Amino acid sequence: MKQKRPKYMQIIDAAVEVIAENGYHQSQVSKIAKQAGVADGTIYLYFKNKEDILISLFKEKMGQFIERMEEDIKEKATAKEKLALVISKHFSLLAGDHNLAIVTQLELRQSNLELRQKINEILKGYLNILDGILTEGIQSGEIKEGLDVRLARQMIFGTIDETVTTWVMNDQKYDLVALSNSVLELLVSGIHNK
Amino acid sequence: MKQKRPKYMQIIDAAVEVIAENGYHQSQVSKIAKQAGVADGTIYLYFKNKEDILISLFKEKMGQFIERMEEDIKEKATAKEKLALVISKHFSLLAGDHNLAIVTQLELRQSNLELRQKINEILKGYLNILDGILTEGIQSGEIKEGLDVRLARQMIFGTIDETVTTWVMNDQKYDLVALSNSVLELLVSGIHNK
Amino acid sequence: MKQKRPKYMQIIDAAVEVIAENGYHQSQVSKIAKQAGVADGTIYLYFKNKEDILISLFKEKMGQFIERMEEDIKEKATAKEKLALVISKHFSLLAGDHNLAIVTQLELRQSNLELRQKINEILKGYLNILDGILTEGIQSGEIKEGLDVRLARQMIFGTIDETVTTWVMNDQKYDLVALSNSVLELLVSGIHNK
Amino acid sequence: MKQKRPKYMQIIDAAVEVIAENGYHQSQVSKIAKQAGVADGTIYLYFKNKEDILISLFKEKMGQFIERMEEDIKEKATAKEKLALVISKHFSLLAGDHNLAIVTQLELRQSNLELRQKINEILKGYLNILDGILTEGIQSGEIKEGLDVRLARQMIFGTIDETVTTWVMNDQKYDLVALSNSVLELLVSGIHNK
DNA sequence: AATGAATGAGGCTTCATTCAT
DNA sequence: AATGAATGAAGCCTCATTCAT
Repeated sequence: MKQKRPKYMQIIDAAVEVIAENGYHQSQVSKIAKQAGVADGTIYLYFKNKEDILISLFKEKMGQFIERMEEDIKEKATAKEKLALVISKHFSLLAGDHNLAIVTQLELRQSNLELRQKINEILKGYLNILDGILTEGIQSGEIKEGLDVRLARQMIFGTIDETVTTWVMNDQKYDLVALSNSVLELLVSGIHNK
Repeated sequence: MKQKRPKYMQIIDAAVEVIAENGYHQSQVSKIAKQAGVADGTIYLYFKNKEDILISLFKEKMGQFIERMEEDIKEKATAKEKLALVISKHFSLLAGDHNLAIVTQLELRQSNLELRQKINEILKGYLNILDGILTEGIQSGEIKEGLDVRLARQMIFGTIDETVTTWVMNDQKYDLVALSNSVLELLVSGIHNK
Repeated sequence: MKQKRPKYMQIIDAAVEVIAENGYHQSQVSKIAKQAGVADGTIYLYFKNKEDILISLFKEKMGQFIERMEEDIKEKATAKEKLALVISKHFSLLAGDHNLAIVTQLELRQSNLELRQKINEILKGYLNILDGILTEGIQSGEIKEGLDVRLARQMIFGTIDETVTTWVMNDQKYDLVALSNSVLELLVSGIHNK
Repeated sequence: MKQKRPKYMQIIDAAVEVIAENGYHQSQVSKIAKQAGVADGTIYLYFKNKEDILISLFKEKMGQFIERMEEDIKEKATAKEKLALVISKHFSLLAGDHNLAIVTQLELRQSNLELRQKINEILKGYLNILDGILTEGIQSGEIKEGLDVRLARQMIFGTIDETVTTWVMNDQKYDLVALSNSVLELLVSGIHNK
């Protein structure tokens, strides 16, 4: 189906490029259309409105990532291994696509609340994965029993997200993926000695 | 001095209220002026432009909070106690002012990059406090020696921020301050058993 | 080409009419758009901004006039005949379009310096024509040898311009074209007896 | 009376300076007040409104000039001598006060029609002087009998004005007063040879 | 006479979306 | 399916003037 509608991805890719280059508020539909090599009106044959481009962008890029993640972690045995995979995959995805990193960490956050809630909806899959890892870990005794899963999930996601955002704001000038293990250890063992 | 410029705080307070109620993009200067009980033009006797209202808002509300925090943690002995204070103060501040919580966690993030960078500048004071706590803790042996301070700071801030944001997005319907200890324990000891 | 962009001239003609009727400072873009029968935004498909309408207006109306003048005077033999043509054509143009006369003599002069300098740029073609007539006239012996061409050009232009402005300010109630010969004689022979 | 109201001239002089330096549209009342060393409100104790400052400015600076001119030309015998005096005095006035030259030739013309008509009212004294010179000259036989006095006056004034304006627009970089004689000869004898 | 804080009306321009071709 | 010309709503900011002190 996507092969039959090549312009769909063409427009999404154009949007990523245009937004990364010009910023959220300077990324008019006409600019995206031009970058995609189609007429302004053509956009509306593939997307309901401008917001729909942005949601679809996030769904295509992150949604697929999350789906694959669900599969990949099944192959890991312990919660720590699974968490390690999540972190390194997350970092790798964004370190491998600088434009996407700028768009997801900086630009898309300038959108209105409504759009951000739809983005959160997509992210729920990610958060569910984290919840699953934590719940399983508790059952297996690998993770503290009394742990507030929601809170722990917020710590994990908040830490990953903040780490990536700081990296993007520092112009991505250090190796993000190389931080995976340190982040993992922090989340697993905390900052305390012993 | 602020007593001699009552309109300054009057306008800032009006801005918090209007933005919390109407959302960032629906908070026109005229609406803020009306809420503050002044003429539109009066706004510009106290602020350079609309953006300046927002920066000043953040500076007044968070800047003062950060300054006071710097004093308060001096009275605490261990890194853990200091961190406990930061977390509970942070949660208390926003739990105590629902409108301010909405504005800082949701609405102000829709601003453009330029404004957000200025906000980050103000937040630097906060991050420096965290860095100070961590560095001292390492020296005293309370915190792991090899710890990447920047990464740990990102974990702490990211966790706190994500916790508050989730709370706001859930309509602040549970007790945020009550979570302080759990969050502290997570950060200090991580999620692992033992 | 102009037939394929009918709205361009449509908007310029509307601008002349609106400015003549309402005055420079009361000629909002929305008023011009309404008069032209287009939407406000359509203006900006054809003009960079409001100032661009005014410059284009002058360029279209006077620029074409100047170009045609360059051709027309070639057919005249003497400097006096050429000057006669310039004066009568100039008077005829403005006497034939009362609105244009108001706009060029009164309203457009209220514009800022920047715009007026751009208008002067267009007028340079006119001044060059006058310089050419004078220089040729000197070479042929028809005009005084020691003449300061720049000064003479300023006299000619200043006289024509002042004559038209006075006529417009007097509500165009006498026959401007009929004055052509008198003006010519004044410029050619001065006010002195013999 | 003016000695008893020193602030009146103080404000007018401030206006000339501010307008010459900042341009007509950037010369706010508050800027003029600041330059004059008075409060904004004080302006309105001496002038009805902003327009009144500008008219008074012109009246004080040019009005006095015209009155003195009326006296001075009485001492000259011929029309040509009188005209010579008018030209050289006019040029001298503006060459001697660069700021005033900028204000009268460039900036004040950006004002609205209403103000410009009031300025013209003041200039009527000037034009009457020219008319008087011409009429007397005709009676004495010095000037052509059939001359259209109004037209001749427009030529004289238009030429003088255009000469000064061009000089100001060229940054006053040549000697304006030195042109007096050439301008006089042009007006008296025209451009024709013999 | 002097101050200066406060007022509030007013307009250019952008850009997501439509629809006739 | 594709085009792109046309639409029109919406808001920040300036600055001449006032008036309580």
